[in-house]
Amino acid sequence: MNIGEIARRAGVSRSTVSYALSGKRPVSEDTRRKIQQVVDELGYQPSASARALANGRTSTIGLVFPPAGNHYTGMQLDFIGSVVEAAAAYDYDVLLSPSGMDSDRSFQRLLGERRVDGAILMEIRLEDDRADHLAALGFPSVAIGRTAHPEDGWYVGLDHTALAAACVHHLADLGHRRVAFVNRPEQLLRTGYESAHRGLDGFTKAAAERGLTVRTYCCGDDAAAGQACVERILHDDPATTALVTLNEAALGGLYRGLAHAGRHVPRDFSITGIVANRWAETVTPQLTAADVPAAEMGRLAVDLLVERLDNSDAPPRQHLLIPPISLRASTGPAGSPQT
Amino acid sequence: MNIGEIARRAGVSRSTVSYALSGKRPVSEDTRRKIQQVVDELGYQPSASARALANGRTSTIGLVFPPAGNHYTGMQLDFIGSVVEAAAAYDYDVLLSPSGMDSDRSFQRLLGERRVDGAILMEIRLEDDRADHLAALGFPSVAIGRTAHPEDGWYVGLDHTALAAACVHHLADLGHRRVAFVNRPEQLLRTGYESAHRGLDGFTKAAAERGLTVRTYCCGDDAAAGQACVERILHDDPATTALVTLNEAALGGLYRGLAHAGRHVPRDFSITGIVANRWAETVTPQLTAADVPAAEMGRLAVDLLVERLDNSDAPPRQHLLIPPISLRASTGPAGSPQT
DNA sequence: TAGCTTCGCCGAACCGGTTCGACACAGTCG
DNA sequence: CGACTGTGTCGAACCGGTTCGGCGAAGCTA
Repeated sequence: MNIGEIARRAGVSRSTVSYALSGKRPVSEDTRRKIQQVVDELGYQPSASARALANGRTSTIGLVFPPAGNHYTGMQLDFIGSVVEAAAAYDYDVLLSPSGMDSDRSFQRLLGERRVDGAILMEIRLEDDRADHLAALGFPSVAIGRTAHPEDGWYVGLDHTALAAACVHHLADLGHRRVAFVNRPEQLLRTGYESAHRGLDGFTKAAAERGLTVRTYCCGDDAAAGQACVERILHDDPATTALVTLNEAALGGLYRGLAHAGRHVPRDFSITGIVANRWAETVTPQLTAADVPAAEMGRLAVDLLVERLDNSDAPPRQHLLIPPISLRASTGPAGSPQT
Repeated sequence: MNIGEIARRAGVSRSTVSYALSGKRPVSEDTRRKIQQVVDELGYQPSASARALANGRTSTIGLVFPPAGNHYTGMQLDFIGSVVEAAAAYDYDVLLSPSGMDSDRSFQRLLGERRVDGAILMEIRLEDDRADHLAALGFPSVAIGRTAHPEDGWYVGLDHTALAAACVHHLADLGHRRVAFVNRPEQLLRTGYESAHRGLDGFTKAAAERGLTVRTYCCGDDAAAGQACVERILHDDPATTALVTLNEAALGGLYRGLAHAGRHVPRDFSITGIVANRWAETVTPQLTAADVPAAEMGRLAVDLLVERLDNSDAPPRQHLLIPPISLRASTGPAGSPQT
């Protein structure tokens, strides 16, 4: 069931079969039909390994995301799904590689063993050794997220700074004066996780601009941590009337914490943030939030990567998205401050 | 940077380099050191394609899951994550293939082009042409889920029948007499989706056994559908006091629907089901449910597949899991029936 | 010192494709 | 009728590894 077998049965040479199938050189109509018939009869499909070896391309892209442990969030799922789907449309397969760092064995395999033609990096950090490494190698890659010096790279990112600022302005416009920020876990912040940093940054600056009193918190990626975080917020400053979060996994816990504290959303307390809309619509009342267009971002990342693969010296391209805030039901005017 | 280059620099033949690195034949300590030194110097890693071609194994396993459109659920994410991680531990990469059917191009590529050594199938249907096809080919694969005739196959599954029955018994023990079942979308039921069928089956039988009055519903995989579904349930039979669901994506909507209808959980209404614990803990009150051990299932599937790959004529093995119901806060004794 | 084993290495073939140069044959033109 | 172009096919080399058979040198026995 290899190309030699086909050639023999069709009474031609191996190269003729190859050309007949690829169309890279003309082949007479008669032989082409004969070959096609044999191929159909035997259900022949050329071996991906052999083809990859011969023409130096695997038709596979790597999707690099950090290993579990830190739970996966819904956003990541949407990225994965849309990347796989978009890649399939270009006839690329997707190889998953769980690695947080440059030095990961999994990452080394992807590159060193040339298993993939290009890579998409998720969960970007401001200083990201994976991205730096790939850039230094000139290896075709696209980041989902922006590093600290993004100008020269290929990426599709979310403007977390602007988005967090928009959330602050939304709350300030509603009259809120004391606002908390619920970030991702501290460990992510320490390692320089992009969205956590830029989100915090945008929040802090916008809050200063509007003269708000703020407190910022890190919060584990689960409901229990969210609930605990709200307790801390209300303990630290009971007069807090709103919060901004980009921690979707904690969202349910934040709501529960507010409910336990007797704060009604949105009457007594407003909550907003940056969250995949799947989650925003799951909670009650539904979350007013900047919806992360994860599916679109995954698709764009693949588009960019394919463009880069097709044209290896194309200049870097980027997509920086700023989705609007979807007004739902979790924010309202600030009432009279409580004690 | 290929093996010939290494050989030249080390002053030996290509085969010697190969043997030095693989250890499949003894090599003198001196030459081995010399080779290792050159390898380290140049950071040489053998090409995966070439190696795959030569020894007929790709060191890659395929993870086959249905294309998006139907939103991904949290469970699927956990499967993917744990499969990737477990595979990495065995030095296997994971190739994602979005295909619902046997005839998918993506599925054909995986098999026909021999991109993977084995496959793990998610989202199994009772009559699953993918599973049948693989079985007929003798292609090493493990299903996450059970087909209608599972005896002869490799799988790791959840006993949805027993689990749904356990939920019913739990509710019946609490005195509930009128109970609804909220299934996955109708389209999945029609295509023979395993968990939807077996769950429904277990629910129906157990309810009959306990003499309960039941209604069963299909519900879209999102919060809005969940909310609408609760409205329908309470409209069809306002005396309903409990529901069982295995639709995690609708869960938030179910809660919202109940809240809008003025039913307090668990005082007026009990809710339970089969759900990944990440979701069970997100809602308020936290869901009493049979927790889907998705991460464990993914790991087990990889274990099974690797075992099958290492020993191609091993007899089929299976894992059928029946996790216990985790008592949380969403169920309680039936109160006096409402009008 | 001839004869035998053992050890370490080499050359060649192979995996299954792709691609380049060449060649046979037919058709056109001078 | 010979030279010229163009079409269709073939053989061989190559991609980068693995693996098998064999061979030379060293070590041992007789």
